[in-house]
Amino acid sequence: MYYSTVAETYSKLDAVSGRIEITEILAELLKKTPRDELPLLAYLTQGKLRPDYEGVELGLAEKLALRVIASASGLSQEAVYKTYVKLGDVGSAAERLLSKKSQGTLISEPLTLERVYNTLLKVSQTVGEGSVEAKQRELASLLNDASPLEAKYIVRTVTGELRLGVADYTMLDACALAFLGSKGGRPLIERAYNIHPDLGFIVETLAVEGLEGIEAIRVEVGVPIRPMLAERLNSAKAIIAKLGNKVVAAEYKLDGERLQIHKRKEGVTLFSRRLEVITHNYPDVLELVAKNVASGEAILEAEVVAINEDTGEYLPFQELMHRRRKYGVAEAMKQYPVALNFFDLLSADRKDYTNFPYGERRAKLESVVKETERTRPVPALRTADPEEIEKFMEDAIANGCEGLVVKDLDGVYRAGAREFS
DNA sequence: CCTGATGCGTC
DNA sequence: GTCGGAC
DNA sequence: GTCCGACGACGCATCAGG
Repeated sequence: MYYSTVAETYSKLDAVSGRIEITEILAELLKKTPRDELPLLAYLTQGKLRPDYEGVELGLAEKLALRVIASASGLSQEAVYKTYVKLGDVGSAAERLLSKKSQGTLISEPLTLERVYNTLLKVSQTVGEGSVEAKQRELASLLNDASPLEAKYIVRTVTGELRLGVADYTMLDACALAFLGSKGGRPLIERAYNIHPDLGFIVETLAVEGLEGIEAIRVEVGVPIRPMLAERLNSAKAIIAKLGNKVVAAEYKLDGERLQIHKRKEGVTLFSRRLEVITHNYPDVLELVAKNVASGEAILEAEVVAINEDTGEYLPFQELMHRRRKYGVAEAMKQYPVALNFFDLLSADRKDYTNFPYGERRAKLESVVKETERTRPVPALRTADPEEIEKFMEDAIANGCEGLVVKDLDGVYRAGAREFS
């Protein structure tokens, strides 16, 4: 497919703001896209090249894009920068400044979606000495063969400012509309995406195998699940009221990093909140999980917190961040010891727990996680009394926590959604 | 070697 | 993480 | 209520250039 088709659709999307209209326009594009190119389109429209958990990065963003525009247009960097400031985004600057040049390059091969994607993939894979220069050359070659409109959206893709009002769920809606004829299948598709968050894979599966293929997607240890998020509320009363004036579970909210822990025979994998693989950062966590999680295969969630080794006190988030390094991991491990507070269980012994009510997940969690100096199920209180929650909150703060997370005991794990508070 | 610029992740 | 806007 | 985008503080990695 020609990239011009994509760019023209983006341009249409830019002009509208209603969600329904956006979805319809996007669906039209999806229908026109050859099946093997659907993943490419899905990723690029999200400003990505691969799902988050594969960690593919361009290493080229706003500043370098400005330099590329300068070299491609033959203008000075100052001139480009001025246009950028005037128009407000780098993509529009590219569109404006490369338009004069486009006359001469109309004879070149029209850009295809594949070429744009493959070039950006190449940019992402370029490393080492001279790589910054090489990345810029790749992008420049693309812009040289692009129409002004194409240049605009290529640059926006690169700088992560596509801003079409299209994020994951809109794409899923558009897919449902394009391949099923209505948004009716959306809940199933959403569920599939949340337990296998690779948008390209979901879009292609839907197009090729239909809803059947989507329904066959299962929770798999080793494939990250989109995390359920919390919502901020200020009073215990408001929380209780929101959850329906019944018994809820209140848990410590610690000032650390959220880990999704996948334990298998082959070993343990750690995913960050954005589903990046961060296994290598926490060798000590791997050991703690191997020793203290009494299940051969499991997906658990825990907050990892830096601690004072002598007192066991929790340390602020910044201290933990020293652990997020590529080199000197062993030293950092000694210098910044951590503890694990487990707060959810999504799978154990090949059984998917995501559709179980929270109370049952917690019970299983408690049966699986051994309480040690460094590991425990996060402290939790069950009550329907706002005053008790307030008191528990004070305990939490006194124990170095940021506050509480309150959960509906009957709530299932709604991956990717804001649910409890 | 060191420093600054840039990019990108966590919260 | 927070915030506000749009639907 | 949900989704989306814009924003900030902080720490680390990478590379360019002296």
